[in-house]
Amino acid sequence: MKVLLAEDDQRIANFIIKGLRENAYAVDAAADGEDALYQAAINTYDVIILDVMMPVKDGFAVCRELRESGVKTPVLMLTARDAIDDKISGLDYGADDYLTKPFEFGELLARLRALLRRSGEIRPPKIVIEDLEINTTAQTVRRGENEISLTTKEYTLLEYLAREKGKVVGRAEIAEHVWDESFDAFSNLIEVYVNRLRSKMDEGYDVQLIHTRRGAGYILDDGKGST
Amino acid sequence: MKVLLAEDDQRIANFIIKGLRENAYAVDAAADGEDALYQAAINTYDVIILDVMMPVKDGFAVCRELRESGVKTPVLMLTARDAIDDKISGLDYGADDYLTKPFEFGELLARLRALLRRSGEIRPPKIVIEDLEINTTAQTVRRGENEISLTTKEYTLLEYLAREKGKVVGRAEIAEHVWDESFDAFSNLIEVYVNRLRSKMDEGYDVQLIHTRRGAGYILDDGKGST
DNA sequence: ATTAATCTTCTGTTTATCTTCGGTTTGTTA
DNA sequence: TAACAAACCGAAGATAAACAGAAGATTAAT
Repeated sequence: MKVLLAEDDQRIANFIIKGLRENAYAVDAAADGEDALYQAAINTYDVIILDVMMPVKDGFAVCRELRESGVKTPVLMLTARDAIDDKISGLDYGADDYLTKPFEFGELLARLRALLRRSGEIRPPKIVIEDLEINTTAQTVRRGENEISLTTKEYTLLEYLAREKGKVVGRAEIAEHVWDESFDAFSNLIEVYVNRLRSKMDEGYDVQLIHTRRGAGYILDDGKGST
Repeated sequence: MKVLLAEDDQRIANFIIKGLRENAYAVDAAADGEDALYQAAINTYDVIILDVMMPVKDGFAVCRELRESGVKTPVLMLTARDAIDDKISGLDYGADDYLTKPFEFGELLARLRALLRRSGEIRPPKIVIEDLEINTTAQTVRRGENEISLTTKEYTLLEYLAREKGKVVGRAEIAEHVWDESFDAFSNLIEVYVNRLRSKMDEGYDVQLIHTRRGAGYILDDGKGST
C-alpha cells in the first residue's frame, strides 16, 4: 500500500510518516502542493493525503488539478477543525474524505482503510491462501500451525502479493506498491526479498505458494492454476 | 487518558490538575472559554471538563459550540451549587454530566470514569497479565509478590500497553495516549520509558512481558502468542 | 533547598535493508 | 543440442535505521 502525504508542518508530517510506516504503508512525502503534484505525476498511489493549508499550492488546488488530469486515486484531506467549510470545499474539489486536525492516529488508519475499501483496493482483515493465513490488522502471518515472523518489508511484500493472489505481478508493480520513491530499478532487491519470503514461508512445505513467472514477475497461489 | 480542563479560578484549576495528574490523566488546562475551544480544536481529548462561569465565553457557550462543530467528546460541567438551573441548561447544551462545586475529588474521578465508560473508553479496575497485576483504581502495580513502584508517566505508559495487551502498539499511538500535544516524534522518550518499565518490572523475572516489534512498536504479553 | 520526575543528548548495539557479485536456471538460436 | 544471453537466485558483506541504555540537564514537587 503506497501513500503520498503532502504536509508542510515537519513535526506533523514526521509523526504521520512514522505511524504509517509502522502500519506497513510505503509513504512518500511532499512538502508543498507543487511537490505533491509532481510526485503524483510520476508515481501511482493507493491513496493521497493532502493537508489543506500548504505553501505554494493549497490542498484544494492540488486536488482539483489531480482530478482534472484524470487521477482517480482516493484523496483524504486534512483540515483544521474550525475551518468547517473546508469539508464542503474539499468534497467539491474532488476529495473523497476529510479529517480534522488533530486526529487520533487510529482514526486516520480507519479512514484510510475505508477509502481503500471504497476504491476497490481491498485490505481485508484476513487473507487466506491454502494453509497460509495473513492477519492484516495485527500484521501477523502463519502457515499451518507455525507463526511466521517477518520484518516490515517482508510483510509488506507478502501482503501485496497476497492481495493480488492468483495474478502475476510484475516487478514494476511490486516496486511501486512496496517500496517508496527511492527505489532503484536496477537493483535486485525484489529478488532478494522474494527469496527471503520463500525461505521463511515456503521452505519445507509441500505446496510452494510463491512462483516465478520468468519474464513477467511473481504470482502467489497454490500453483495448480496453470499458465 | 487525556483531559481538557477549562477553569478560570487558578486555585481550583491547580487543585484539579494536580489531582488528575496523580491519577494518570494527561491534563491540558484552559483559562477561559475561548482558550478551551482553541485547545479542543487542536487536540483530541477523552473527556472535557468545563466550568460554567468563565470569562470571555462561559461553559454553556463552549459546550454548544463544541457540539455544533461536531466534537462528540464527553463533557463534564462544573457548576456552583446554588445555580440549580445550570443542570438543565448544561444538559440542553450538550453536556453529558454535571458536578456542583465544591465537590469531593473522588467524586470527580468517579464521574470521569462513568463518562469514559459510557463513551466506550473502558477502564477496567484490574488488569492481569501473567503474574503482573495492575490496579487501575489505586494505580498500583505488582508482579508476583513484589509491589512495584512506578512514577506517573511510567504508570500511564504501562496502563496503556496493558489496556492494549496482546496488540502491537505503534509509537504514534503511544505518543498520543501517554504524552500531550507537544510530543516530539524525533525524541526517544518512548524508548527511555519502555526501558525504565523493563528494568522495573521485567528484569530478573523468567517471563518478559514487554516485547519490541522492531519497525512496528511494542507489545505487552507473555511472548508465547503471535510472531 | 532539596529531592524526584521528566526530558534531552549522546553513544553503543542490534537488526533490517540494501548492494554486490558470482552462480544457476531457462529460453533462444545456430 | 551446444552455446549463449537474459532472467533469476542466493550468499555475504556494507550501510542505514531502529532500538537500548547511560548520564546529565531541566523542570516540577515538597
